[in-house]
Amino acid sequence: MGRQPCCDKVGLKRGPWTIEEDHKLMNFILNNGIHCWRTVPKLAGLLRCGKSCRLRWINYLRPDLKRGAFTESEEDQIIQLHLRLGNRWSKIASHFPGRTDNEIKNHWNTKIKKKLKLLGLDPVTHKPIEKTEKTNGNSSNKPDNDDDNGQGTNKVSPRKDEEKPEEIQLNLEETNDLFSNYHMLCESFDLDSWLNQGANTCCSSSYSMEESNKSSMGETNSTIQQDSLKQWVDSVDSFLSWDSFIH
DNA sequence: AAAACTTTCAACCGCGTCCGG
DNA sequence: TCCGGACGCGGTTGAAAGTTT
Repeated sequence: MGRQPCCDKVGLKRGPWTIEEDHKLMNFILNNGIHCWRTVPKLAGLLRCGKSCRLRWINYLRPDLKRGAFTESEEDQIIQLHLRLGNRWSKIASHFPGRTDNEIKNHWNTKIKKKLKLLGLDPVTHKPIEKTEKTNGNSSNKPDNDDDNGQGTNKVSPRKDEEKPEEIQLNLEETNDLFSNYHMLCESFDLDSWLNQGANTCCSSSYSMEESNKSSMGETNSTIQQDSLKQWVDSVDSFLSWDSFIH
């Protein structure tokens, strides 16, 4: 009774993309645009499902992607947006030009969550974590009962803190500072105006086909746009090569 | 030097939503 | 109004890279 799978998986390739596949997909999209993801792999000569192609394009091949680490201010903005929007990563990503929802989600799960916990804040509610350690006398002030730590790795994470109580002291002092800084930031940050500003200037990770076609494909067929696309294709080769090297 | 462990992030999966017939 | 196909989103996984012991 369940849904049909998005595609017939028999004979379809999975896993990391190769440089040839990237080139095929990129060339196809640049030449034809995207009208239906389901047909893209067939027409592009790829043994992938449409979903996989879409994901690869959005998260890796899109021309407007910004690469590199998140800045402090980006992190702060993510925290603010998460406070308002929750785990709506695509909404959050729409305020960061060139960032994908997947990227932001990953960054949240691997870095920001920990940061907030260090600040004594619940990453879900952004409120101070109940100081149960005071009341329940469960002396081990394990900062993170690391419920999650993603892959349920709470098995070993507290090891260092437990072994080095003097470091806990330092961390707690730092945490207090960070905590007050965080609240100052929250109070001073004008999210609404920032959101409005962002909404005008940013593009979302859910890069729409029309947008894609207009901006990347040059709906006007202007030669200028074609040239800049060529330049982009050339420039993107460098990281594709690098990518294949990694793979 | 090597094994054990942790972190990162690309990719997958399944569900919800949208939209056309 | 209902149904089915396609897209988009968020959660999760797992391999590779990095770090510690």
